[in-house]
Amino acid sequence: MGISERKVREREEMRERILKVAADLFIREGYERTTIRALADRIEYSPATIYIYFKDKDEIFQSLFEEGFTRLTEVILEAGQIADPLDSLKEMVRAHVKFAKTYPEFYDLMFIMRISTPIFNTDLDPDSFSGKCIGHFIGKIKECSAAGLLRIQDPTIAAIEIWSFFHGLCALHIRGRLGVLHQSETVLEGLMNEGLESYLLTIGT
Amino acid sequence: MGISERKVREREEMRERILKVAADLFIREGYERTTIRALADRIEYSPATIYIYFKDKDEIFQSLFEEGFTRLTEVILEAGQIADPLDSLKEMVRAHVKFAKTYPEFYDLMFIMRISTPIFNTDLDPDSFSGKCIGHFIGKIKECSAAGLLRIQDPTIAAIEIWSFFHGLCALHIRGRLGVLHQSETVLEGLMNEGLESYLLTIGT
DNA sequence: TTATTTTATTAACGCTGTTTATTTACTAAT
DNA sequence: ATTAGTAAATAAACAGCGTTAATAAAATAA
Repeated sequence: MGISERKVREREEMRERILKVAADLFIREGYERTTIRALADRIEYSPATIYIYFKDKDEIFQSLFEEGFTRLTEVILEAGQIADPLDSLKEMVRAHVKFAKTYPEFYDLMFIMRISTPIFNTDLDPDSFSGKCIGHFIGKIKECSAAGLLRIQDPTIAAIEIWSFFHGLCALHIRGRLGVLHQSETVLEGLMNEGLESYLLTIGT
Repeated sequence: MGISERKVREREEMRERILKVAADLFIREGYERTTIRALADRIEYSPATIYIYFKDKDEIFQSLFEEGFTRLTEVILEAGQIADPLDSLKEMVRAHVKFAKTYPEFYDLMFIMRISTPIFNTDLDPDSFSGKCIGHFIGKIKECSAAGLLRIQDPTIAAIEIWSFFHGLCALHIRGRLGVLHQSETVLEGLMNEGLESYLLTIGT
């Protein structure tokens, strides 16, 4: 009897339909401005139906949070395949910044918005979506560190510092605190490359 | 006839009474969780009274935004009095990070929350609260640059990069994305000093 | 065909920021 | 001193929000 299988499938399809519209709304309008009523309107169901598939608005957010890290992990992994560790690390950073520029609202909910659980946790759960993603980054740092390419001893410290620098760039950009950038499209890339050379490289021996 | 003077004074006092409570609520509860009704309760007036003194919730936010920059400007100016340009610049950064740690919600609304007008604008209004503050910072960068202490030619680029790095650190910290930091109180300072030496110093020739 | 479970909806609750109409308190002029 | 005019404070409401309880409809199982 494949009925229950179909039911599970249908339920999953509904969840994904909600998530797809939610992603569109969150990314276009932001978290606060996205309303359950508008979301329900778009999938042509009543607002209450949403709550059959998701506990609350936050659970939808959480799912998108995970999807964001799944996407970021893809490009990070791709960058991780480059043989030279330092080149690979640089490409990871480029992928990170590009991701922030391409999906600013995803980046927002992944790194800027208020949430409960910290990402750079001491016991980073390697199975969580964020944990996996950051794990690859820290792994590459360790690789560079082991190869004697970094000056800072502790790879975690190095990871935080590098991440901080590029997150700062992305965050200020996304929040419009870098008005100068909005003139030219390529300035962010320029700053990034400048940063990669002047910061990352000078860490190297 | 000092009546109209008293009226103006009373109006200003009321505004400040509202702002004082608003600051306390915003800083303790955050922007979204702070309600006009709670604010009105605390000053023992009705919610509608708030709207006699402020156009809307956003205008209260704006006022606090300015107050935050007034406070930050104070400590930045103090750091600016140090004779040696590089030491002075370092102290400015320390003051900035310390400010973020001491008044996380002020820092939040100054640098993280969504607002309309960008800070690092091309035509930075030198009379605005944020403009003055950042002006001092960029001024010091220019001083360092003129003294040949910085490698990056464009002082604005240098300012953005340095600001990005330390903002990234502060922002990740405030948003709880640096779980590892919450163990020890001094780790943020450690990372900051590490950053000052490994980043700021390596920019110098 | 009947009983049971799942799904969707309607209507409401308690909350939000904000506005309108009204009352209260104060100042100015007769 | 009384009246007219102005500013300040309020109660009540509006439209919106996330969320939930009760109810109706549909699909499945017996």
